[in-house]
Amino acid sequence: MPLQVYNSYSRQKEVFTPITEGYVGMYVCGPTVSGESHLGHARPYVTFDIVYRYLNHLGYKVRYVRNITDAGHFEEEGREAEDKISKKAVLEKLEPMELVTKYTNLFHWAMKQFNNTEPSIEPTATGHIVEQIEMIKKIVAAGYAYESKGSVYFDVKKYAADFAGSTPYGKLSGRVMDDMLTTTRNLEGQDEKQDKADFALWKAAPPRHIMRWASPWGEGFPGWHIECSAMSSKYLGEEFDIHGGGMDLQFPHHESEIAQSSVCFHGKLMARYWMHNNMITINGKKMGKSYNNVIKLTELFSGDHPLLSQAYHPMAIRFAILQSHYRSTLDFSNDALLAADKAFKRLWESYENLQKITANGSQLDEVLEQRVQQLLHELPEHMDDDFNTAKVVANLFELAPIINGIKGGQISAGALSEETLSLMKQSFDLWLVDVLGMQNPFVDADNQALGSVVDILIDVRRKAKADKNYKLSDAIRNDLLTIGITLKDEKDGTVSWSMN
RNA sequence: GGUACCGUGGCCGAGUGGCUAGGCAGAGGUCUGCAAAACCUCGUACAGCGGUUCGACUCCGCUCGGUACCUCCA
Repeated sequence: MPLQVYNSYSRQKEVFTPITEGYVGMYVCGPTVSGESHLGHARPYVTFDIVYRYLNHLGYKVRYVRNITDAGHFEEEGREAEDKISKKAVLEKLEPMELVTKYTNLFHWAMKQFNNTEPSIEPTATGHIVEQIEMIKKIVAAGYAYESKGSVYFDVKKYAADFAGSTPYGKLSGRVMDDMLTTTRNLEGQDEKQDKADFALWKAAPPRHIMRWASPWGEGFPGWHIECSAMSSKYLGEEFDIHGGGMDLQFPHHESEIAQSSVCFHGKLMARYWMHNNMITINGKKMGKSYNNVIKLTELFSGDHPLLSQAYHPMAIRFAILQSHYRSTLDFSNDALLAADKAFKRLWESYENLQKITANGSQLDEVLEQRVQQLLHELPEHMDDDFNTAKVVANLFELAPIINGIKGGQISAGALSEETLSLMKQSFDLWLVDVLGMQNPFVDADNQALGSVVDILIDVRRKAKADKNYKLSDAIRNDLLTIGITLKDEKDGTVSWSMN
């Protein structure tokens, strides 16, 4: 079965066929670096990291472009027009670029924690002002934008009428033009626009605005949507394969991107497949500043938040994301996080156990053998079905008791053939590590001295146990546990340990 | 108000017209000096009411409830 992708544009699953055989161009809307990333940001970047990894696995040469929005956008139709980055820069007494750099670095750090692969290109909005101005000039020249008091607006009505046959306005987000005109809320500060559905391509900078660039229309800064159209076309071409982002960007952001690009590139639809990840909720509510339920990533990793009972490893969060399908909402709570943390550690331990066990097929259990083979062969099918990581994870979990059973002696080492065990090892490496991008959630005991000390303690405890001095042996075990080191008495009499 | 989507066992969460999702928690058991871990067994869930069907959690309609977008937002 070939890879099937749910395309928001057609509202159905479609077989994935790249424009150029063997190559894939993918653009994902990146973060606005005006503040710290939160749990909500984890979802799209993990989701599209999986897409990127899987496409690579399928043998495609993928160019993955993810932008950094550092130019600061207006609350376009907002009450008090204000630039998030400028305002914050004043508050924090930082240069805008200083602030943007700070949060960009923090974002990169968080992505690394999640083990997300770096994009092929990570263009910034401030680095592409020229491209954006050029694109706006093109749109103006084509007659689909007009200048008003130093700002430039996109003429949605005219576009909608002229491009209805190729890239109709509202198709992506399922909106009807007429409805929009009547249902859009009537907000202030729209007198510059000819129509309230119009959106800004370029905004004149008010006198005190810090970030500003010269343009044919005076000093100002780019509008909200133009950077993605400009940068995606620069690096991926007028038409590319996949455009990704959060569902909340579908309208108006992506709809506007389509309109801008379509005007510039003669009615071509900028991307073939539009993928949208669903939102993360906290106790049933979307995470957002207005809900006051934002959990920053630094707070998650440290556990320093009223909703959290402990620190969570980035892998626990990544795992929780992968246990659901990317197009479903994912409800987070401390309990859900706790469950994911525990579940993933168990799965990872069985992955480690898998490295240690052997099989020789001497007492072949045909049923078990076939069961394992089936579970392994289903893995690519699940991924081909619109990246169903939840099913991949479920299959891996079904293999865990088999692995642990062999290690623990409940299942004979001869029950599986060498070939099947070998395939299982390869599969875990491939799916769990390479495709799902999971990493060791335990603290690496790469400190030689620490390892030696624990070994000494284990030896002391072993002697105490031999003397039936359980008071001492239990004290060693319990005291180590309080500092995060867990001892495990293995079936074969050895003792293993792990550290949180 | 307009437009979508969703409502699955204590919690999270897949999915399908008839065949065990999975995880966490919980119960019992095996092992163990004890514990932990591991392994085995266990819940027969699919908002409500109608309809279609031999058969629906899965299709249709209605009702109730929830969420998202329409405004910066991952």
